[in-house]
Amino acid sequence: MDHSLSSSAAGSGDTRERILDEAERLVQTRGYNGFSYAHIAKALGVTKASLHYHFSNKAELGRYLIERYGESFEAALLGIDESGTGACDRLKRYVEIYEHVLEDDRMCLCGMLAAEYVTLPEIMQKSISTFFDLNEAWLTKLLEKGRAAGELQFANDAREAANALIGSLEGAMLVSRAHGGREGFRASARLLVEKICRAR
Amino acid sequence: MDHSLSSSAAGSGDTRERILDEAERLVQTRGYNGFSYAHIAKALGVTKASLHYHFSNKAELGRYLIERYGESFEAALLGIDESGTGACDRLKRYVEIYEHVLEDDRMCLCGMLAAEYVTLPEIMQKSISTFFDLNEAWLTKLLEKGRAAGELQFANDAREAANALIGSLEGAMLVSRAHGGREGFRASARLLVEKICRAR
DNA sequence: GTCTATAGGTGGATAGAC
DNA sequence: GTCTATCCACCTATAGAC
Repeated sequence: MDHSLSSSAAGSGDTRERILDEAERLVQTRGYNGFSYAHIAKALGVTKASLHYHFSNKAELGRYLIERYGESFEAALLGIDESGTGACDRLKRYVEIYEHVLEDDRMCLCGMLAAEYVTLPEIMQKSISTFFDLNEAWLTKLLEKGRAAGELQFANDAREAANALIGSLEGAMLVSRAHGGREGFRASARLLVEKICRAR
Repeated sequence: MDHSLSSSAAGSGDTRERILDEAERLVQTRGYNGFSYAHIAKALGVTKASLHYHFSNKAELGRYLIERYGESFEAALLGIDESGTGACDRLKRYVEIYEHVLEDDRMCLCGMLAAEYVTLPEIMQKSISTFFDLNEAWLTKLLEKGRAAGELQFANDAREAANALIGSLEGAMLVSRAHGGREGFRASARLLVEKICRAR
């Protein structure tokens, strides 16, 4: 099963999207410094030179990757917003986004890139920051509304709680790669949600 | 100020240790796939060939790096054990280990390597797992004793709580590189500790 | 132990034919 | 759009002089 957030060309003919799909998978599993045009070319059955027609250099490819990932993530958040359920259920759905990424044996794209941050082109660094800004804003709002409704509980500042949760989820994904696996992630995620959700 | 866990050759003449110190710094900031023998050679004012006399290949260097880091981490944990303070204070000291690493603009060595895990030589992968095993065991014991003494509180299984905390700290470090900085880490760390420590 | 020199491979990127 | 052919920089690693 495909758990990627943004793959959109499962078998379709759009080469550009197929490149993005494969590059995304490679970055999420191996990191930006751990993949090359040769990896993509081999997987797609084309030459390296062809890739440069679609993305003239690696930094540009990287930037599109982050933007597409961010847009898909944002779409998933809007989907939660429109679901009309309670704050606790929405929080669980937020955590499930991360869980689905991990089930595909992938790290969060921007979590992976955060590790490599200082080695990345400036243009990519800015896009990564934007991704975390988006998550922080959405989650802060959810936490505030949830607390006002008496459904969620957490200490003081909602923005700080949001950032702590984002970091905790990213870290649970990160560590699970080397220790604990998917089940380790799920156990950590469950504990994190339980602390915030009052409903039992 | 030097906040590294294991640097031991500040100005001393031991080339082997100087190589390890610089390689450690490079991996913690740039990742294993983001540094080369050339980086180390330039920083130390020697040639790449000289490095191969001390570490015949990069994987071997990587393995020693992890083992040395693990030993230093273990020493820091033993230092906490011998301090004779309460469980809550010990937990805060554990968190401070991470904080000191970050103050040197570094990511946890093994957190960084966890991101690159699938690209690493087998011999390094095993050593990374051992590092997390060590942390899990130490922290689990602390949590169990702390709860028995009425100082700490957390849900159910101490081992799961330990792993969730390790992941949360690693993730807070990770995300802080791209979003929030050191202050972001400190805020998250404070929230994590407050949830577990009953003492106020 | 450290050096010079170099091998053999892979990295990202380009020119120009089709 | 995709190809072949090629460039040059950088990579890990080795041989052998000093």
